[in-house]
Amino acid sequence: MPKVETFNKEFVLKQAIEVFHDKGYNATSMQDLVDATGLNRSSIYNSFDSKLNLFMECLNAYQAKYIRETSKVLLKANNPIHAIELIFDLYLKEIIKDKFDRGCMITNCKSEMANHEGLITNFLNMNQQSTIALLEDLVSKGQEETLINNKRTPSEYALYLYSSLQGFRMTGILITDRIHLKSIVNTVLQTLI
Amino acid sequence: MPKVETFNKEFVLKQAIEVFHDKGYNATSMQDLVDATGLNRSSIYNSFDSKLNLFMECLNAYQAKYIRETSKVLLKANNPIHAIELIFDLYLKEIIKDKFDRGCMITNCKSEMANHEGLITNFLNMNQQSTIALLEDLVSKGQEETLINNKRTPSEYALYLYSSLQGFRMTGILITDRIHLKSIVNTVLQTLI
DNA sequence: ATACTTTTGGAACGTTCATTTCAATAAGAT
DNA sequence: ATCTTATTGAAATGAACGTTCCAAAAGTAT
Repeated sequence: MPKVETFNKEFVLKQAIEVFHDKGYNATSMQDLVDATGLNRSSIYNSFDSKLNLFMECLNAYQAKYIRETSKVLLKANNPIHAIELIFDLYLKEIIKDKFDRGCMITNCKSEMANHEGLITNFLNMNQQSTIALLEDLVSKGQEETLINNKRTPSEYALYLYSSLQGFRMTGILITDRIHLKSIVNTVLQTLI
Repeated sequence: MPKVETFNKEFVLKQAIEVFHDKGYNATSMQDLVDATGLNRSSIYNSFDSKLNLFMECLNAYQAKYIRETSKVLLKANNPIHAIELIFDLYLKEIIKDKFDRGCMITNCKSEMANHEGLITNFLNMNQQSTIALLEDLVSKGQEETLINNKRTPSEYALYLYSSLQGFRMTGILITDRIHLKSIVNTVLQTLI
């Protein structure tokens, strides 16, 4: 059998995500990726075909990381409304943790490429759909337990929360102190109670 | 006296805004701007010094347009809460009108450049500050007239509305039908009432 | 007309872009 | 040891990038 892939794909993607997250797609050069991953130019093309395809793999890995962290967080929740709060808190922590104020890589990608790359648009639509579905499920359960009011349908509240999450991520680019961010979360949640 | 500037600066900026709004800063090439404005390369550099400076002028013109439209809209408002609704409606109309689903040029710029270009960061901070100030003023008046509840301070509600506006603009990139968008607006406003 | 100054057109600057090529090296399998 | 396939290094590809340069054209004043 031939020589086997030697580099750690997980690590390479992690490094590539760092630079894509920081600079976005267009401002990131192949040289940046060579430097960040430690891989040779040829190896990148061997393993990922193109810059766009590498970016897609980064997006998927980035999304997968959040899905994992969200699942973890949901297990800790006492009830549906608490679960929603913990999801916002997860993003709040990310905002505070991020020394470079890069915002959400997926939101940034949406703003940069949603209307120019079909593959990206598909990814973003799927991501949107699954996020809203998760939120709708939580709202639905919250209403059943009378923790969330019935002023709007689960579908309406889910869309509202999805929109609020994106706004939260955008706001967190320039406003990064816990007090203000937590105030936004509390006001969003106040709507449901 | 010498030959005077012949081209219509307002028109040139309008054309440049179209392409910057569509593609963002990095994906827009000087050639794109030459094509869009009809100006010669040299003339662009004569009049605007650099791509970044032209972009800054576009941002300012784009912002000025919204300030004008917002002022116009505020005159039509019956009361502060109605004013806030009309501001959201203004963006709602923009979303529906935009055939290319480009989102907000300023929000997109924030996502693309906030942490990389000092001049841009300054602009974005000023824009944020004035937007929040306007909203805070409206909330304050709304609470005085008992149209808006007192669960939170004007400052907190202003930040919440600012964050919601950004989320609304982001959501409007992939969701562009009036029903869903209006539902988001109504849910945001429900918080204040 | 002549002088003065800006705007043009268009080529050219040197750099960087994403991608390809290819020979050399490396390592698991037979 | 030999075969097979992957990784590597480094150079080369041609196109596109933002920016500069300069001679020619154009418009306002005297």
